[in-house]
Amino acid sequence: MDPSIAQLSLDHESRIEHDDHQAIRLWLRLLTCTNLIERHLRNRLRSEFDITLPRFDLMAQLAREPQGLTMGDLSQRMMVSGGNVSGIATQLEKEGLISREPVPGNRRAFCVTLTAAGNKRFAEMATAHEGWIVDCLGELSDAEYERMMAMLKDIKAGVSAIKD
Amino acid sequence: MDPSIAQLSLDHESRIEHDDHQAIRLWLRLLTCTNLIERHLRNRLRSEFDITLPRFDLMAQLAREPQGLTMGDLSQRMMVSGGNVSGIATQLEKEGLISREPVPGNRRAFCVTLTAAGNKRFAEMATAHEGWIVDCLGELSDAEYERMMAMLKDIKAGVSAIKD
DNA sequence: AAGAAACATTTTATGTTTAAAATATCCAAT
DNA sequence: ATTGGATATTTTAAACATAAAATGTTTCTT
Repeated sequence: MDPSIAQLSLDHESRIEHDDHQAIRLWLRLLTCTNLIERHLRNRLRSEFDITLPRFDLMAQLAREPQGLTMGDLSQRMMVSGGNVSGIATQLEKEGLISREPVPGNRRAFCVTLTAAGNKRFAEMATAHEGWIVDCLGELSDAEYERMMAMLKDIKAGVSAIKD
Repeated sequence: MDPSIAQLSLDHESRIEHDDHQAIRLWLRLLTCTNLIERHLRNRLRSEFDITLPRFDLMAQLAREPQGLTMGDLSQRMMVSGGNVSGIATQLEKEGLISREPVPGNRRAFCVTLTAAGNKRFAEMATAHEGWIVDCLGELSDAEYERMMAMLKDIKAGVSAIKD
């Protein structure tokens, strides 16, 4: 067998053909990078704090809205379905990290907030989390950072404009 | 309520605080872009071809290896667990899009290939798929494309070097 | 040849995600 | 007041994902 084969990185990008469109190559590399980082963060959260990424994400949303959010707010901001938020919130509530209080004047909605324990716990996690991301992305220069942010902003705007 | 609130984009980036580290902002924007594109592709595959993204990914790996791949190869290239590949392959086999043949001389392994129907089906999907990605990312100039690829290459190398 | 170790896959148990159906509430117009 | 439509949430069912255990096969070592 050709020994150079063993050198190939085997991931999403292994799907690339020589004559593929630029856009495909960029997409697959983007996907690979995001997956690698996300997997790393997921593993760290699991091993160091025994929490999943979705639960961490939900707490992160609440951490910056001390007055609380409804389930619908959380669904929108986390970009996941309502049913999903419902399940994640049930778990966090069971662990005592969040609370769901009825909203006075709107008996349909719940106001979800971090408990005192949740706040404390999240503060610890957020510090570690930020460090992990800097480990992953911190090598970029300021100029690279700016260029990357600008390009991603354009991409985000473009994709958002596409109608399903 | 402050009407300017309604202007905010509500997604992963809504988690950003003013004083967050550059790397965090970049990570959240990266995540948002990837999620938006992935969701778009998923919806299109579902609505136009009635197939899921994981099944499409498996077929894409096979499409560029006409001689076939083992389950372990697929697991590595798709970056998912073996058990997962097993489930997806079972479904695709049931739909007649792939076949699993024993490997002569290695009774442990199966050689997975696209069937004739699978090849035909995949060719149709791949054309559409490429178009969707160009719709999402095609606006970038050649220079932007090159810069982005280079930066992502660095990021990929850096993250891969981190030990769990 | 026998046993141990490595390998390839499947099975099992658990958990995440989505879309869609079900439940309950709110509001506006009769 | 009552009906009808919109809104908020939960429940359900199906697909997907992982880790770990189980099964069977191959290879290595002695």
